[in-house]
Amino acid sequence: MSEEKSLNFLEEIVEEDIATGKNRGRVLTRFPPEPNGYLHIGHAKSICLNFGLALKYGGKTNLRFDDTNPSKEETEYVDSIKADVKWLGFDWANELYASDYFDQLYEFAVTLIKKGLAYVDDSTAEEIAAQKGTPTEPGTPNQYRSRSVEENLGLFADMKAGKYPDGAKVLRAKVDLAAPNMHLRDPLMYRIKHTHHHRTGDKWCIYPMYDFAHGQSDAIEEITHSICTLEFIPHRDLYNWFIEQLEIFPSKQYEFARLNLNYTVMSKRKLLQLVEEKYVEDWDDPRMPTISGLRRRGYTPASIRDFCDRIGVAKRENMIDVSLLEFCIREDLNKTAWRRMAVLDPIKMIITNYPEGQTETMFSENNPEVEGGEGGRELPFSNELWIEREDFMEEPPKKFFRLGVGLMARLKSAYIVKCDSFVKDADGNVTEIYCTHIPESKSGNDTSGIHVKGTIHWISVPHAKTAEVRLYDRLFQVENPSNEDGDFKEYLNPNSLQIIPKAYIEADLADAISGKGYQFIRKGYFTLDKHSTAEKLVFNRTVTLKDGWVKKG
RNA sequence: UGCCUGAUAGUAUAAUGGUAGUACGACGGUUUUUGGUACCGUUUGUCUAGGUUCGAAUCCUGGUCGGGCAACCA
Repeated sequence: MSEEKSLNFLEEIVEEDIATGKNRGRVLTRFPPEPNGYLHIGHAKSICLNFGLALKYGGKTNLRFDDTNPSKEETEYVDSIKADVKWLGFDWANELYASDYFDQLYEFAVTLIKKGLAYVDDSTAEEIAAQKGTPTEPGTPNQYRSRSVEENLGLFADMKAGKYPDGAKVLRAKVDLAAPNMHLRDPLMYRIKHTHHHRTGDKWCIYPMYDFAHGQSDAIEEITHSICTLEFIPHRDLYNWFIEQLEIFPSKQYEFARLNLNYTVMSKRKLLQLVEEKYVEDWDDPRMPTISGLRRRGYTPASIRDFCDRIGVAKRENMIDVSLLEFCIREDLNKTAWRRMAVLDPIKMIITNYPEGQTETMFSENNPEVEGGEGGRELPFSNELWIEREDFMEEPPKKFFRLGVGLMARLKSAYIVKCDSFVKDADGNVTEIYCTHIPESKSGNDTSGIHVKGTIHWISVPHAKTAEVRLYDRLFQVENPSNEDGDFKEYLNPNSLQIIPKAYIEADLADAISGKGYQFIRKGYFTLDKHSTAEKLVFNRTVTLKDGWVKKG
């Protein structure tokens, strides 16, 4: 659209590569999740980046599961990840698995052993850690480092054959025990794990480490731009070292700053904890920052893509305000959501000059943002209406444009009413308010000449249907729960879910379409929950409307 | 007290030696049968100290502050 829009640093790199003829202009990226949890909004940023870059420059993107640690990975996660990427609107060129390359990776390891660049080490994890030294002191070699090629070959074959228990031996790269970059101090390539793998079953009992799988997988697929997050910067030297020694396709790694969103947590470990310890219903709880949670909450793929586009890409740590995410979904839904009325906290209004038992049909358009309103629906009107409790005040302040004794307001798509009186119960709670309507003020046919500033929503009492409505607030009460003292769960917002068991809704909403957003006029955007049934409708509030009204005493 | 990174309004992001701009937020106004939307306006910024230059957010040097790195996790 705007040819002026500046490039982010990754686009600059790609354009530079294309301009210099690198890879003959070919662009192939990959999205490489580990199937050990559900995807979250942070992954969405990576997905939009990888797929978006390829799309923009005529390339392709592989979906590759980084499944090298069988003790944490499950097929359930694979399935959810595929569903989420698809839902976001992206198509991958190939569905691949690091585990597809286990044979090839094994051969790569043998190659390095033969070159004298890898050795089998019998040390314990603790010994190896100690021998690596510290950032300021070099590591010290042990006796295993000088094993012969033949011995290493035999030992590694035995490791693969299952002759040793977990932890007995590892295969290490022989790089540089004095390297200032700790990742180069003879990093582990393979460890023994007698664990069932979700795809390769029990075929393997040795599994490659990330550093000996990721770059090699990239090279096998001939990935041109391997994009990952900042914490992998120290791995880059090792990534390049393996590629160089193995003389395989030189994929290049580039790093960007991961997304941080305030008032939530973004690590899979913490999200898993919230699920397992039942602080939330499941991975797709509408309060979760997961893709599936956002979907159930009512976020659209377009709104998430727009969000990822707006936050930009750079290399500095960042903390994005959730208000931007909310802006994106409001912007989308405002254009697409059909308007409906729903009263969440009801109080009864009786129109004293409207005939009891009479019903009149009003009309209201579906979407005022669209030319023609996208059609509309009929609204039954009667002398008894449910209105929102907060739309009446016993002692209304100045500039209160709703109801109070003596005040007038319009009933959306119906008449202007004037409030005359109200009654309270023994506890002092207002129970009913009495109004008179202005017959000449009927919507679309108003000859009353009366102008009111406020318009309120309503539901005819005898025609009302009911639904359970769930209102969500931020999951945590502090901006960055992970940065606070103590357990992050201490900072959960106890009021993140408010259930309204019985809200009054338009009858029409009984036919609400799953996955579609509705605007409950003046209350926000809502969508059907996955547990909603014909007998018991359940709506989730996606987001409130922006509230420009500042209450003052 | 090692190595690697980074630092531009409240939050993000642009300006690639030549007018510090955009978005979100906040605030104010106009329109409105949603206190929504739309439209208009206001506000706030180059971490610091030097240097190079006609000219520095940008280049150089020192400092300060943030993040990462010593998992048989990815």
